[in-house]
Amino acid sequence: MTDDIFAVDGRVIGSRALATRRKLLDATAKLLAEQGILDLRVVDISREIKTSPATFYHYFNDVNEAILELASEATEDEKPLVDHLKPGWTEADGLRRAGEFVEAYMTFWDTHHAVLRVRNLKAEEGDRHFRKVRTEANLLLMDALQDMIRDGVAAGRLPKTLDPFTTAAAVVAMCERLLGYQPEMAKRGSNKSTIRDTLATLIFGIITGHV
Amino acid sequence: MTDDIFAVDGRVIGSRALATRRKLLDATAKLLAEQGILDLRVVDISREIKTSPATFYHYFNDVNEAILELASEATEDEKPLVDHLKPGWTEADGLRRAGEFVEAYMTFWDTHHAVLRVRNLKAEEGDRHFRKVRTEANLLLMDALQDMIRDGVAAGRLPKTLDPFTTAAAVVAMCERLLGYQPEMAKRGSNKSTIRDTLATLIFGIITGHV
DNA sequence: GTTCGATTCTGACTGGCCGTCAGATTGACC
DNA sequence: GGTCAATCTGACGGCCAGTCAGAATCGAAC
Repeated sequence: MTDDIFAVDGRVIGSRALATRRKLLDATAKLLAEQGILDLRVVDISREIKTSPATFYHYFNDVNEAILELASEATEDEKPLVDHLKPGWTEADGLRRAGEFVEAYMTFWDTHHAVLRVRNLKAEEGDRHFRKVRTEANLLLMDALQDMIRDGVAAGRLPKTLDPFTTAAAVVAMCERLLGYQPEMAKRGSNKSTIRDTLATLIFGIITGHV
Repeated sequence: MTDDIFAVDGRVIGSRALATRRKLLDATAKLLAEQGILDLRVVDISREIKTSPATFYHYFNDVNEAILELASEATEDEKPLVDHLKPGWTEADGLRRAGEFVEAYMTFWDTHHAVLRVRNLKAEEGDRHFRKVRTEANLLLMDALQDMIRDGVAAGRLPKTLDPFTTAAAVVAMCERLLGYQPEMAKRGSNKSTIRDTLATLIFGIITGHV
């Protein structure tokens, strides 16, 4: 296995080029967050780091390729979240643990939401590469959640009609999408800590069957 | 209140123009579903109905405006869904009712998912108009859900730490996003009816507090 | 410190889409 | 079949995507 990074012509690149590539990725992330995917132009990304569009195309075939890379990086940041999802949540400590998970998830989301939005859009529009990245990221959490849910079903705390895999997906779905509503919910009195506590209560209930 | 429809120059349009506008909207929806927002070109929309781009710009200032209109139309189709969300779900019939709601929601989603995806993206990227349309659509369901949840909290079936508004939002979030995962979940054995049943069980539990 | 090959970067170009406008076409009504 | 308002479009300037040949830079070797 190699960690080498390649230019579009297939060559391994050196440290100067690596720095340029990194700056391009950072600029892409920055402009994506500021302007959104629909107004993201390669010219702007290049200008942002005072280079020419040709340089961008030296490292990426198109903007999607750069965003795909950013999405992979986001997946790395998502990995530590599974530490919060080990079986054994009890009625006594489960709610606190759920809260810790949600807190961590919210931080992750805040850091990467602009990229994750595009990842999800492209995945849902059928792009193979973005689907792969998203599925891999989601399975990280879903596998852990599934185990916990299976425990709950086996112990009779959860109804047998709950499919563990689908339920795990529903939990991830709820986290992802609810955070997307945040800005609008704020206008109606639902602040960050309300969202955190409610999400935690729901996840605790869904996973353990306790209320 | 007027239902008149205007061209971009502000004039009310007649029946011929109305038909052209309708064809443009339909072509926009079709291409959006086929190619996704990022590859959607006004030239293609015009070609689709064998007219020129100038005609498109006669009715819409840009593609967003057409999609915004499609999103409003989707909201109309969402209204009947609230009929499924009247308080009074019992332990005996609640699961069936939840299933009927989910079934109806899935049909709605199937019809409009391409437009809803873009609506959500633009809303999350901060576009004022798309936010408005999305908030209005979501509040339809959320107001109804909120009432049911409040009942559950008041009756002591649901924990007091559950904020009714946020919980309602979480339910909508779960529905929306989970359906977006459908194609990928299918590969892992979670078919449409599994998704429906699991979602119904979850919603029934969250709303009524019954298991 | 000079040379030279490899690496990295970019100016300049083609082609395509956006959005506009002046004017052509259409059709409803007389 | 003439008139006029409503509707449609050809053609254009401007901007961005993506390419390529070659310029600039680096660093290893002497």
